[in-house]
Amino acid sequence: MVVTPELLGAFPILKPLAPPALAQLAQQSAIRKFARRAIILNAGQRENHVCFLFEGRLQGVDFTIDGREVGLFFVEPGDFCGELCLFDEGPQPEYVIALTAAMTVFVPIEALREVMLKNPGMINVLGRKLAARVRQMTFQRSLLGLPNIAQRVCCQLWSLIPERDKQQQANGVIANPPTHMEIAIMLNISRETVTRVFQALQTRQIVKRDGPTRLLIADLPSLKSFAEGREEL
Amino acid sequence: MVVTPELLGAFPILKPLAPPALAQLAQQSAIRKFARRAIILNAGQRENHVCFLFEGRLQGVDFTIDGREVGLFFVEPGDFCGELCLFDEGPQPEYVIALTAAMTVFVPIEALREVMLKNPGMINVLGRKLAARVRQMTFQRSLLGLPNIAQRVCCQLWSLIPERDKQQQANGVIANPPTHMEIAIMLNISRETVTRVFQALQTRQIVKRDGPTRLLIADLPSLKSFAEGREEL
DNA sequence: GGGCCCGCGTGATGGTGGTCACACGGAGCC
DNA sequence: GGCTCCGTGTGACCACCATCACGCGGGCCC
Repeated sequence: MVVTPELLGAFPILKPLAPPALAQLAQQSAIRKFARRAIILNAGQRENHVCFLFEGRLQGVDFTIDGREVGLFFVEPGDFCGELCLFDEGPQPEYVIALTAAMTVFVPIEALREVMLKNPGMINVLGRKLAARVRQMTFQRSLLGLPNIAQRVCCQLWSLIPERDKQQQANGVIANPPTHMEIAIMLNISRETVTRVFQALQTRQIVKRDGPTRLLIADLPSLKSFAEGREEL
Repeated sequence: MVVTPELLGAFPILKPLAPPALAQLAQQSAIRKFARRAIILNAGQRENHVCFLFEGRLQGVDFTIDGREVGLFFVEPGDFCGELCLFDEGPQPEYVIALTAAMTVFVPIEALREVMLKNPGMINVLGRKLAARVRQMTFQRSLLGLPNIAQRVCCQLWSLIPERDKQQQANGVIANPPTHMEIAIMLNISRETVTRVFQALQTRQIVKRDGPTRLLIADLPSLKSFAEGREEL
């Protein structure tokens, strides 16, 4: 399918580019659709595309030596992944899989590199992205240090709430919340334990399911209090 | 104390710079010495220096909400840390502390940024450094997913062995090995458990202390086999 | 030398969460 | 409708490791 410059321009990182640059990129890019559970980027091998997510939800995952799944991060529409190979010649460090059916645009790295060299602003943006990733990973790592597992889950939940909701006193909404399993592998705990924590939070009326695609945080202050360890479940 | 251009030139990342650029940097830099356990970079605040390590050994650490220490990475002489603030305006994400008495050179970020803009090669090197860090963090995260703790320790040990030693059939050496505590916080386990694993490895003649500053890996294949989970302790 | 701190070694104990096993309901599909 | 798959819910059990407590020895400083 044909990728239009307008499509690429919809991504915040590419928006500042001049129309000709966009057109050049668009010409070399391709739309790719993935089914749920499909592997989008492979770990260990040199990937030569950056994947821009248009629709759906992705997760970066890795595997331990003994085959256990490890969750690393989520990718939301408008964001991209696989950008590490823009910076060096190393292999893709982690897998990226589709949590839902997904529509993506694959842009070859050589093309992106070229555009990058001509647009210092883009180097800047990419640098920021990498820096943000390091921060996010550092935060996630610190979560794993928490001995109290319920607290870990609450922290993770808290980090999934949109910023604008956190200002409010009462309600927050997490759209398309991760499954218990997806949370479990991010936090190094078992799926059952996540379920039990959610049960506890629901009986306390702190969270509530609102259909299959929305998780309602009915009591933000309480959740925060559990996340910060001031209370225990 | 005065920082000479030669001193800065000793760092691989700065080596390619032209002498005038080096001189300019040197002029604005300062040597700082730290005692063991001293805090070199503070988390949460905007640091405006990049720290180049000349002598000694540093560790990046973070803390969980409940005050537990979390180990992130080590810094060896010739390397640097605190470079994240070159890419964005965010705060330093983690603490960096001195594991041993350390000699460092502090270079102001504005000066480095200026040099960076004039030397595309340096952006490249910094990008690689960040990418390497993401890879390292991903690896470290995957370690934490291992349910078998002895395996975790063996993997970490393995990753501390210099590459050139790994080629050999028999011996490896880890110079200035981390203390049990330092390993423990990197792997999310207790200091006692690390000690017990080391005991097991020593009675099996797989590792051996060689004075306080050297750890001898007497049986590399066995260590690898434990690291990969083919055998259990 | 004496004292102190730090890193290491080691046993006992108890809590906790992983694991296993199974059940249930909804979605999608033929 | 009947089937399967998937996400979730739940109980029982037990291994494992964190925790606590204490001891030991080496290095360092006064």
